[in-house]
Amino acid sequence: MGSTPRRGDTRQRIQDVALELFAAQGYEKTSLREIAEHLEVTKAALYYHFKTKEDIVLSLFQDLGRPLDELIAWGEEQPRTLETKLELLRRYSEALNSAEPLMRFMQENQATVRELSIGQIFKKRMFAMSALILDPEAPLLDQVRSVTALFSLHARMFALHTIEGDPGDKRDAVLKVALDLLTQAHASAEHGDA
Amino acid sequence: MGSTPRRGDTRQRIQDVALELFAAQGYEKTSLREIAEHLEVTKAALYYHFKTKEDIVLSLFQDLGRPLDELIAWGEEQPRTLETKLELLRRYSEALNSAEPLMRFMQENQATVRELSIGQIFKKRMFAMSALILDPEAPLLDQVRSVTALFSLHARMFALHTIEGDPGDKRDAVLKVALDLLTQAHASAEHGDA
Amino acid sequence: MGSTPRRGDTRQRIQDVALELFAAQGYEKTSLREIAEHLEVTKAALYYHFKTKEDIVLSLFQDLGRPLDELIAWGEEQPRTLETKLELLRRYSEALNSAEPLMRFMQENQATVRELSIGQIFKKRMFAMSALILDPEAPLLDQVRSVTALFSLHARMFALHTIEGDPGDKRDAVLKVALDLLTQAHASAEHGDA
Amino acid sequence: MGSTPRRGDTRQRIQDVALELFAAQGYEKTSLREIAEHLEVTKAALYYHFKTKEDIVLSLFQDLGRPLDELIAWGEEQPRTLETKLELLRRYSEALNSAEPLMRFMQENQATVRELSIGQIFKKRMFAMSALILDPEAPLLDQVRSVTALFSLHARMFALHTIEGDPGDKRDAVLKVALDLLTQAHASAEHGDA
DNA sequence: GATGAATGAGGGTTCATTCAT
DNA sequence: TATGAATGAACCCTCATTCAT
Repeated sequence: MGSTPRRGDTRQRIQDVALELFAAQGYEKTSLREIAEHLEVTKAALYYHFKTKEDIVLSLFQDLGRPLDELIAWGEEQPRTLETKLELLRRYSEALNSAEPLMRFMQENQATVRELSIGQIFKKRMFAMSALILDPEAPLLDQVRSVTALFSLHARMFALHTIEGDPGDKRDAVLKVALDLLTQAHASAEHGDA
Repeated sequence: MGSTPRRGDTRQRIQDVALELFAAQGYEKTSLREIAEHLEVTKAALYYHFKTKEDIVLSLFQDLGRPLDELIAWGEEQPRTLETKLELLRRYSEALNSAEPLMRFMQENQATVRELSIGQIFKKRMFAMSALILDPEAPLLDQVRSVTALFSLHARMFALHTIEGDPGDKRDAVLKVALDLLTQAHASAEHGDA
Repeated sequence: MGSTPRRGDTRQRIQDVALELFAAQGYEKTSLREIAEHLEVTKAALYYHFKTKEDIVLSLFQDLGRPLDELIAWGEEQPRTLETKLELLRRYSEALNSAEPLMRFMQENQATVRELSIGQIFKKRMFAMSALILDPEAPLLDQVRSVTALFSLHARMFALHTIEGDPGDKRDAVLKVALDLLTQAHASAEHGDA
Repeated sequence: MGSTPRRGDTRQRIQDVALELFAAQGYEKTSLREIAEHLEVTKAALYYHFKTKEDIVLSLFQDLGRPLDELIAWGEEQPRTLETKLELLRRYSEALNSAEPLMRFMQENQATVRELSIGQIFKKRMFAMSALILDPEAPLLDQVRSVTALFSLHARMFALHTIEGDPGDKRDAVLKVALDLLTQAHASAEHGDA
């Protein structure tokens, strides 16, 4: 107990350290050697738990990204009303809380991730999310508003250091801005004014 | 002419190919060998023109990023009015047109770039831009609106594939959304309603 | 057995080959590729056993130089009499026998070694040896005699090819010359004649 | 004049800088780029004056080593008396004064120099010097004394930092030790005592 | 469940050298 | 007298991966 070697949880520990390092230094810059050293294990040990380096990322994505998948699944069963969309944003913001390190990693390593197998999966997920928010019939401006609403939620991960304030408050503010944007998109669409 | 060896423009050609490949595959995944092969020169030739791989990125940043620096310089001499800020957004959107490949590269390789010498420079630039748009006295919500306005302009580089439509139109729409956000930020601040 | 892959002794074998090549061709001229080829392993294998090229030298120095360190340690515990000093020379000469390839390497690559981390260590060791032999209060001439005594032992590695004769005999002769020098240094110092 | 580009003496300046750097860092560690930069010329300029890097060393050796060659030539015409040999040592010590940087370079880069074309030349010169000092018929011990006398003069370049004192005084002391050694070698030889 | 030892491929970088101008 | 531009070879080193134990 304490700092003695835990057994059985090595896989989990690898994921933790890997995500931490991937997020901090990037995927390419983080070598398996480094991960192994942080864990005080051998590189070869990693290969007992994961087939490849890419496999680690994949596992992270599957484990930590589940909430988002569930959110999408939920969204697809709801009626396409404004209220649903607003709720989607609320839940998305919520989901980002726990998935933030993963999402930050995906954001900051887009170029790399794109070449990995998860690249496609991630892209599909984002398309699915967009599709739930978006009305392809709506005026372009409103579509842009919707997409902006969605992605402004991501902004909190890299663009909000500029502003002082309690992180929780900032999160709430970002969400409010996003909700407003979406509401605007809907309102103007309904009244037909571009 | 044509594919015969041009003289004198090698440095430029290196920059072009490098940016293209960096943007397409990421910085780490792009080897100097690859760049050299695209140019039909030796790796060593690259080193005649640039001290290191990182130096290539730096040069790109300095050469292609100048319009943004000039914009910031301009902004710092203007009065801090709403109109100035709106004009900043307009010009920023304009500047992004030519700097887009570079900016896309910076966005998609954040984790890598952060470790490079330009990391700091880029960060400073973004802070400077933010500072021009932001009123640190304003309510949090309005500050968030302002930052979102700024960064939503970036969104066009990665988040707008979801939407169909003419790229020029989309750009205009994004700009309009950004201008609206900034105007809202200002309006509510003035009337004191958070 | 024979030329079949031995296991467990690779580290040792690397050291052997490395010292051999370093001594024969110099440190800089000896590439890791060359060492690896002599051992019929990959360059990368070397890096499993040693962190850097420099590290190989360091290990050689630590492993093979130990007798000299022990000699110094011994010397530092003895009374500073002439007899101690003479015994030091005798033991030093003895120690040089096994450490000769290493010492030759150090001698012949001084310029290089000086830039390496062992440079300092080596220098310190030589200073320590000198300090044991030397009496800083003695007349300059006697100090020079003492230092010459010490370093003349080294001369056998590079200056004695000129003379014909059995290596063992030459070694003994060199030692006798050194002992004489030191005795002179002491004698004249005691009688006060410079 | 002053620090403006001198013309005509570039060859000389290359030699100066090269020797300085070779002596300070070693032959292999000193690149032509570095030499060129110190001179504020291009690498290619060096090739106008010298055919290869090795050629620079060769020229240094020929230009700065002449006094030693002349000394040997002088020695070969003298009778093989003790007095001649003592005078040889005196003149050798003198000659070392101006040739010291070169000699230090040769000493500290033996491993490298041995592979260069001057390696042979240098070796021959040392053999020639030895031959003038040595009596191959003498007892081994006396031969060793003679060689030690000669090489102890070199010791001042690397082994005398240990001792405090005015460099000139140390030089004189070293010479005296060498002369003593040679005289001893002769005396004992004459009296037949080994 | 993990290690020790090794590999093959490739990385960025530096070097001495060349040659047209 | 020199330079600008380039080359080919080699360098040290790191990586993800494998496999027998």
